[in-house]
Amino acid sequence: MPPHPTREQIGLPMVLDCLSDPIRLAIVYQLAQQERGSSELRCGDFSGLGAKSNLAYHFAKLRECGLMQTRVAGTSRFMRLRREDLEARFPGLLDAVINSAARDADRLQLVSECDVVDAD
Amino acid sequence: MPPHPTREQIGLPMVLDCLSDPIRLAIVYQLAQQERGSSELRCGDFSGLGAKSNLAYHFAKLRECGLMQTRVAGTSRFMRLRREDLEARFPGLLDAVINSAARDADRLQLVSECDVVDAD
DNA sequence: TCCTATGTTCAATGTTTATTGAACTATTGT
DNA sequence: ACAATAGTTCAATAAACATTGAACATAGGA
Repeated sequence: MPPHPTREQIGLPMVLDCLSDPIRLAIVYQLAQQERGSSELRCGDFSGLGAKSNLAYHFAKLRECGLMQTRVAGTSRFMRLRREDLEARFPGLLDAVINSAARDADRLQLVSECDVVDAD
Repeated sequence: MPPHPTREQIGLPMVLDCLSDPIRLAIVYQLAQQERGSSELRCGDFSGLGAKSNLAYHFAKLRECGLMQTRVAGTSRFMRLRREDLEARFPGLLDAVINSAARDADRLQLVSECDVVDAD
């Protein structure tokens, strides 16, 4: 498991590059939807976005750039957005991206909150 | 000269990808600094950022993704940010990126407003 | 008309990136 | 101990990307 960067190590170009990939943007978007609930999702919750190994690749990038944090629990990994760190480093950026993504939810292939929740 | 996209054609992943490159981010940043003045800069004003042909490559990407508009005047090209279009599509995004870049101006190799203005 | 200045386009190069399937690790439950 | 589950890592591949220098196009001034 690659190490998470500290708050100060989070860099703007890396974050923007991470968010520019449609799959990673969808992951971040789903994590943002989840913030009103447990704030966490498991890797398996994103299986609609592609093959497992490809998702693991994107998860690693999202961790390495500081966008999300991973917590290991048994055989599962629980992930959440590093909202506080991102807000401290780049105020308003994450919300602007997520709101913009929500506006284009149909154009991007973003899953709505309901679709995520009914996986149970 | 590649065509500019219409406002509705501007896509979030493309915009974020454009902004994730340090050279393009520096170009956008300098254009933003200029918005209190003429709002425009010529290609040559960015010669500190690299070779001409490489800059032309980045200019094209910035045009094609809808971040900036080019106006031809004689042998020069004048460029400005498409702030209104971007604000309409992705409210708050451009400002959040520019403010974040300003915070990290030393970490990124961004030129300050004074350095740009004294080119006259 | 010729020279210069301003940019773009092209071809070539090396790097990074996204994607896939197979192999692997580790944890849980029986 | 065995099998199933959840993810990661690896090797390979194809596509996209950034960078460079040379060639090209075009407008303006002597």
